[in-house]
Amino acid sequence: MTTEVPPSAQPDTAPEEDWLRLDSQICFSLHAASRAFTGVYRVLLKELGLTYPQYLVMLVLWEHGRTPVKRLGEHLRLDSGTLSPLLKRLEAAGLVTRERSARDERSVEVLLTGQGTALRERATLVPRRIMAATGFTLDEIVDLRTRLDRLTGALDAAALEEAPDCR
Amino acid sequence: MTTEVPPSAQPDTAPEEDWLRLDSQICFSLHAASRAFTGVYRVLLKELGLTYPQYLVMLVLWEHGRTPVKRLGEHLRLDSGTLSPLLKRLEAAGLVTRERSARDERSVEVLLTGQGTALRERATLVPRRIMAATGFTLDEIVDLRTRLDRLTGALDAAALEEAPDCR
DNA sequence: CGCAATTCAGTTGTGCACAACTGAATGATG
DNA sequence: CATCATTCAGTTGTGCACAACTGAATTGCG
Repeated sequence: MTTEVPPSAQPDTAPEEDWLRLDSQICFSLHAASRAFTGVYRVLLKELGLTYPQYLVMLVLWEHGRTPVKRLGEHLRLDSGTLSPLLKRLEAAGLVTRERSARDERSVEVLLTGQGTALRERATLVPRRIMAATGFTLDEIVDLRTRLDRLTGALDAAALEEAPDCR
Repeated sequence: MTTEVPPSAQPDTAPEEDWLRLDSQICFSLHAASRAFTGVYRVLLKELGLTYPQYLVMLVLWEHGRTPVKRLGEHLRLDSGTLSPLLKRLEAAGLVTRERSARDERSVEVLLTGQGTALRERATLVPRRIMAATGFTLDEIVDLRTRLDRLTGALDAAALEEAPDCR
């Protein structure tokens, strides 16, 4: 890779500099990994006519069926500002429809069309290809997922504490 | 390729379903972790007047000084379509200036202003806060970084192979 | 030398992320 | 019951990611 690992810790030498450099390693890596991942998905999903975030929405719908926009946002950590236009595009593509809930007219429920349901068949090929592209074993992926989830949990908790008072 | 990674968990229940679900776990986790990370950065960087990608550019400039746009893109895995407007905003903020290279007039070199250099002082506080927010030890972070870099490398390699012929 | 291919930064267009806001529906409280 | 706060989806505006393209500068090759 282009980025070099900084040679172990040197607690004595210029701590400020080391911090800034180490920091860059972490955020570079996460940023790059995330984009590399979506890049591979992009190629595979192109033939399904889906973007990566659209694919995430479809995964939720394939697993849970009719789902309110609110719950989609909870699953995917996205708000209506992101989901509303995305769902509009999925609707324009004929994959989903939207219905106002009868019980609560504030809520809009998203459900699959026949075409959207049918797309699932072709989508089952994607995960295997992704897995192959990573070169990771199943165990390694599960382990990485666990670490990432722990990271996300810690970051979310820290963000909440930071919100009211930033020291 | 065509690696046979057995889902193994429940051989009785529809393997297709398992693949789709496992897949969702992975991409959800990576997507969520990346966004949670940038979310924490966003809060800290707000007081510096920087976005997360702008901060990444500044890190490169603080470490290497005057840098051509081309090289910035190599460090950050970004192309001119992303960097050009971003740099324009950094220039408007008075943090950097751009100069056509004398030797090669195609190239534009980005360099820090006094204000941009001065910002580094305040930026040194960020990494420590991020580290604290993750709740991870230094070793855990280095380990995670290593895995992510390996993942990125494998994904990039797979993307290159996929490009000419998608099977 | 002269022309074609390459290498640059920049522009355009599409889509996502997110903050801030709007407006309607619902629920809570006095 | 009347008002006020909350909960929804949606809109607007800013910024990033990236594909596809433009146009100028450079390089390579005959």
